[in-house]
Amino acid sequence: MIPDTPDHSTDPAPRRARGRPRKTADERDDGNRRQDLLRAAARLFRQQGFAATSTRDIAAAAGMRSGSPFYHFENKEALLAAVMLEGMQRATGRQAGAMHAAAAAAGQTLSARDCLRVLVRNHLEVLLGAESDFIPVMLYEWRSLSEVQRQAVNELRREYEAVWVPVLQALHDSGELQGDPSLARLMIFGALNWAVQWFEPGRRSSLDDLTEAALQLFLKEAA
Amino acid sequence: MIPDTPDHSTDPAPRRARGRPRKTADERDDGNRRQDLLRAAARLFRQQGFAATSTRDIAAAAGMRSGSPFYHFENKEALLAAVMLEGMQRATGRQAGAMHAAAAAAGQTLSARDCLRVLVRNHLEVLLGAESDFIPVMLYEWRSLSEVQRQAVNELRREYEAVWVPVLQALHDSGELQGDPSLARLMIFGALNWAVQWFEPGRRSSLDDLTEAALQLFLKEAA
DNA sequence: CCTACCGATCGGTAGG
DNA sequence: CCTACCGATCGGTAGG
Repeated sequence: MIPDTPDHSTDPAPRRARGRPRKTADERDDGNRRQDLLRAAARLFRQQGFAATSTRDIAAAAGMRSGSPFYHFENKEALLAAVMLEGMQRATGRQAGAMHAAAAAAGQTLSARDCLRVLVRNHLEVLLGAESDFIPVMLYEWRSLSEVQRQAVNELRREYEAVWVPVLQALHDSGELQGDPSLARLMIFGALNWAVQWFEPGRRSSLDDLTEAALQLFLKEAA
Repeated sequence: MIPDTPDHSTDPAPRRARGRPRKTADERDDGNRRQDLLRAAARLFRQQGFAATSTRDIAAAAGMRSGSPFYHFENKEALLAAVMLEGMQRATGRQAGAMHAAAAAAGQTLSARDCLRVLVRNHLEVLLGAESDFIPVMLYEWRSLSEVQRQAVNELRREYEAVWVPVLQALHDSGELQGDPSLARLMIFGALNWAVQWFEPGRRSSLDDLTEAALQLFLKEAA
């Protein structure tokens, strides 16, 4: 209602110590506050879109006043870029972890088909799992970024997608994937990324169901 | 610069007849102006997003003053809904036309595979062809709509997608499409709709290329 | 459909 | 990180 003015109606003793705890140099909760902002921004940007979300909304969701986000981020756009970069770093880390874990759990070398299964399953988790606002924001708020920031995000994105390339190539070589692998990759990402628009957690299909459906849809029998 | 104030600097004789031609009752160019607004809105909503586009931008793009869009539409949201409804009506009409034309051109009955080819090709045309801002706006500005308007758009969308259902079912029955046809439909639409994000007209792949790549990716050999 | 305008909100900042 | 604030812009309207 009165965004810029603190509401003291429930606070009859305005002068008592409240809110902000004193920070000791050791605590360095700066990182925490920044993370709080990032999380709040990711959630709101996803729900309402970048342009429809005010920096005041974000500040409030992180328990701050309207001017405070600009202590952590130069401007609103930098906040968006940080959300995207954070999301891509997490996704790339998760992806590498999932591939290593699967290879360790199996004998040693995974079939290309099993590799794709791991990649698809991880991608769906990143898109649709809990704590999953960052990547959808990156996917659907692309145009709100400046050219420079777009390039930075794009770099991480290429890194993420590069893992898929040899897997799809191997599947193409074995005849399990038909057609240009590069176009196939774009269409597979489309099929998965689109789930952001319709997937409802805990309703009918699980992420495992989606993974199997995707493999069935995209892959042929090995020749 | 001074959005609300007309710039008369290039207009030394303010009183002469200019701009708006007298409309006779027969001309009824109301429809034209409304269409101009819809076209301008579709283009801007697609390029910048709904929230980032001002009604002033749209008015200017249609050659009007800032208040005039509200003569044709109750508010900004109604303009968005109109763009989406117009887009869905065109798409459904095109789709029906394409199916009939293909059936007439062939002997009489199309194979399920050929049906899918026609549907995919038409969908890509609607998404990526010339004059193709309306459907991308519908796909990517979903959340900016109120619940009531969302339902109206959804109705037309179900109608459009209903044509695909028996085709995919037939392909599933023949073994050419593996897995739950309902999940397959969602993923196929995702794969195609995602092309809005990366397709560049006249660069490398044509819409025909994409159509064939899609069929190769999704379909198996007939059993 | 234009003119002239209003109230609300927004991104961002200076100073502490 | 808060307070207090500014200039700009925005959706929308009355009256013609």
